[in-house]
Amino acid sequence: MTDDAGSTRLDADLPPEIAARVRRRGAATIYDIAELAGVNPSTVSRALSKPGRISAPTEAKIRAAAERLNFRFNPMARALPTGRSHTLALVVADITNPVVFGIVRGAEMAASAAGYTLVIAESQESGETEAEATERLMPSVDGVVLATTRLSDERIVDIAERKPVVLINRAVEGVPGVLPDVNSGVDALLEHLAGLGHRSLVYLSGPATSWISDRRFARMMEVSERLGLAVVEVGPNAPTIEGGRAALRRVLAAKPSAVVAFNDLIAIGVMQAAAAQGIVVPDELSVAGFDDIFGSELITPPLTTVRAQLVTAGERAVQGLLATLSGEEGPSYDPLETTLVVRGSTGAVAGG
Amino acid sequence: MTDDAGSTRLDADLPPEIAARVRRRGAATIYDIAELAGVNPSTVSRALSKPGRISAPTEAKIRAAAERLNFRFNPMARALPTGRSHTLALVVADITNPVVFGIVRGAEMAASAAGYTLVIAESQESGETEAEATERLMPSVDGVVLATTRLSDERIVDIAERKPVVLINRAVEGVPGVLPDVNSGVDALLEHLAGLGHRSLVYLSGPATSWISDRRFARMMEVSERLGLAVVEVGPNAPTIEGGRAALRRVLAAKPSAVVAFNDLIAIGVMQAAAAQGIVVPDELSVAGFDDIFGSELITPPLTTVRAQLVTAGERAVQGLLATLSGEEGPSYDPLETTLVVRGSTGAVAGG
DNA sequence: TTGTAGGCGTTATCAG
DNA sequence: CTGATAACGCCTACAA
Repeated sequence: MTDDAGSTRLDADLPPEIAARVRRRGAATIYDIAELAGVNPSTVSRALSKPGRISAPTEAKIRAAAERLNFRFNPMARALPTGRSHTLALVVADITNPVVFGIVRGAEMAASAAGYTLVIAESQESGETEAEATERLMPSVDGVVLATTRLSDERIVDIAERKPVVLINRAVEGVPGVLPDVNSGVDALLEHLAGLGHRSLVYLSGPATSWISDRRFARMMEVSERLGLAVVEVGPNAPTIEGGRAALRRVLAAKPSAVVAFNDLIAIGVMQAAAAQGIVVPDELSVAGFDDIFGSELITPPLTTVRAQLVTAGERAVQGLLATLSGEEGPSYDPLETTLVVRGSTGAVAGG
Repeated sequence: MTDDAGSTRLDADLPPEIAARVRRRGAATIYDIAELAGVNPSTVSRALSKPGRISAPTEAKIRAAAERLNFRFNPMARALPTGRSHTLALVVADITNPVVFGIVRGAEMAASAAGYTLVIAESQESGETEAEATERLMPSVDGVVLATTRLSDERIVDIAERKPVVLINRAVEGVPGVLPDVNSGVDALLEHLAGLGHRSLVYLSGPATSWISDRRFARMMEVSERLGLAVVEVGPNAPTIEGGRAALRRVLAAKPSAVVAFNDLIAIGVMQAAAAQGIVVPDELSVAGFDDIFGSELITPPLTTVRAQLVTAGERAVQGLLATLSGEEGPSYDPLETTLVVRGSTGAVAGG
C-alpha cells in the first residue's frame, strides 16, 4: 500500500553503486537490472520483452529487480534497433472542430489500450500545412491516421508507401479507409425531407478538397430524381459556422424550401444567419446537417442531422493500423452505420 | 517546381551503393551524406545540427548532399545521446470536453511552431488513469503540461522533480502554472447578478479534485458579503451536462434566484433540466457558467458566462516548458485576464 | 536457457 | 576546422 503505481522513490537498501547510477540518470536501465539480478543484460531484455522465453526462476528474479528499480523501457532506445516507436500519428484538419473530438477520443483510447502513444497534428484546413506536419511526424511514428485529410490522392499514396496509413472519411485506391455509410444516411434524410413535402433543396458543400462532401452530393443527385427533388449545390464552403453564415445569401437566391449542409457547423451558421434575417426555421426554411456534433441539440430549434459514429471511426482506424503493423494484411472495413436524427430544424414545407 | 516539399523520390544519378542503401532502409543517414560529400559523419552531424561551427564550403557541400538524399534526422536516434525527444505531453481530463479544445489548439500551435511534437493523453476524469498515462509518457517526453489535472499536489511535485511541468488551472507550490484571473471574473459575475437584484445564489461546484472550482467558490464567499449575497455550495458535480442535469433537484431545494455553475457544461445541464420542468430561464431562475465554450451561445437562452483565454493558456504553458528546457529559469505568469460575457440566461430577479 | 558481440543513427569528447 | 571513437539503451543473431 505504500507503493502506489508510478512512485519514483527507490528501494532503500539497494547496492549503493546501482542506486547512485540510477539516480544520476533519472531512470534505471536493463544493465542495472542485470547487475541487481546477477544476469546478463540481454537476458533481462528477453525476460521483459518476450515473457515465457526464459526460465521461470530467472524471469522472476528479473521482474523483482525491475520492480525494485521502478524500471521502464526507454522508448527511444528501443525504437532505434527495432525501427518501431510505438507511436501513431493522427492528422486532423482542425482540432477545435467538434467533428474531430470523437475521432480523437476513439483513436486515443484504442492506441493507449494497445500501449501505443498517439500524437496529434493539426493542418488548420491547409493541405500545405498538413503535408508539412505529416512529413515532420513520419520519421517518428509507426503509422498514420489521416482524418478528414485535404491531401491529394497522389500525396496520400506517397505517404502510404512509406508507412501504414488508414484514412477516415476518404477513399483512395489501395489505401485502407474507414467510411460512413454515406448512402443510407443521405437516403434517409432526403426521404424525410421529401415526406415533409419539400421539392427544392440546396446542398451546401464543404471544402473543395473534401472527398466526403462530393460523395454526399453525388448520392443526393442519385436519389433526388426518384423522390422528385430538385437539388442545387452551393459551395464550396468553409466547414465552419462562419462558412454557413456567409452562405445564406446564395442559398436564398436558389429559393429552396430546405437546405442540407455538409456538416452541422455549416447548418448552424445558416440557421443563425436566417434567424438574424427573421427567417423562421423550420417554418420558412428547413435545415439539416451531418455528424451530430456537440451543440446540435443545444441550438434552437435543435438540428436535424445524420449522425456518424465518430468514436468508432477513430477506434477502427488505429486498430487497422495496429493490425497492419502486426503483420495482418490490408484491413478492410464495412462502412459505418449512419443514423438520421430528426429534430426541430426540419418541418413541413410552408403552404405545401 | 518538380520537387515539392516532402517528396520522397531520390535523385537519379547517385552513387548506386548509396542509393541502394538508402532505399533499403527507407531513409538516409548522416553516413550516407558523409560518403556523398566526402567527409566524416561527425562533421555532417555538426554541420546540420549547429550551423556556423564549420567551414562554409564544407557546410555547403554537406547541405547539398543532404538535400539530394532528402535527409531527415532520425528523432529517436537523436534522442538517445541527448536525452531530448523534442516531444511534449499534454494531459487533459477529457478530450471531448469543449473546455480543452482551446487549450489543445494553443498548445499544439506553440509546440509545432518550435518544432516540437505534442502528444495528448486523456485521463477520463480519473486520477488513477491520469497518473498512469502520465507515467507511461514520461520517458518519451521532455516536459509535461498538466491541464485540469486531478492529481494530488504530492504527485504533481513528484512528476515535476523529474521533468519540467507547467500546470493549467492549478496552483502548486514550486510548480509553474498558468492561471486565469479568478477574482476579476467572479467579481464581475457576482456584481452583475447583484445588480439584477439577486440575493440568494447557489454555486454548483465541479469535481472534488478541481482546484479551480474551490478557488471560485472561495472568491464568491469573499465578495458575497459586500454585495449582500447569500451563497450556498451544491456539489461536487461531474463537470458535464449530465452533472448539471442531475444537480437541479438540489439546486431547487436551496431556493436561489440564480445559480452559478463551475463550468458551462454544468450550466447547460441545469438549464435543460429546468426547461424540462417548465422553469423559465432567466425569468424564474438565472444561470451562469464559466469558460464560454462552444455551444454556450447556441443554447436558448444563450448562456451568460465568464470567458477564459483557453488558447492563450495552452500557448503559454508550452512556451513556459520550452523556456525551461532551454535553460531559462522558473517562468512565472501573470494571471490571464477573464471577461464576463452577459447573454440571455441571466436576468432581473422575479418580483424583485 | 543464457551469455557474447555487434549494430541501430546521432552526439560528444578528444585528438590532430 | 575536422576526423576518430566512445557512448546512449536496447535488440538480436550467434555461440556456448
